[in-house]
Amino acid sequence: MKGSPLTRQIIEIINSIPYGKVSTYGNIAAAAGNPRAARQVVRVLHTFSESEDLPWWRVVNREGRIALKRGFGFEEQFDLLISEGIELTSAGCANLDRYGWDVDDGISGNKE
DNA sequence: GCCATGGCTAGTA
DNA sequence: GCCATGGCTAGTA
Repeated sequence: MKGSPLTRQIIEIINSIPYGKVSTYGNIAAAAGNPRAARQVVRVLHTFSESEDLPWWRVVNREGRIALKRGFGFEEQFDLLISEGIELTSAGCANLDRYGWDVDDGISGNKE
């Protein structure tokens, strides 16, 4: 295990995204204590996805869309999300009102 | 120097 | 479509 406190915080949050849900770079960053650290989330995904067994595919951009490019992971992420029952548009966009998850949801029950 | 962002603008339809 | 942003890993010595 490696990384600064913020890095480990981000790892912990990503690991707590439930099956069948997605979270966004910005939300994870904010939950980790720095709303502007979205890019750190990107970095963590790059660096620790494998070693920390992160559910990297459950992280999407602010619009609920897969950020990866076609031919560079997009298809894999698409399939993984579909396999968890998440509906996606052909562009790889999920409805955040329905599938979005924030850390708070895990603490104080569900929204909706 | 890197990064899978996010937010805001210009410029077209 | 541009550019300001934030924090730091990987890999070598």
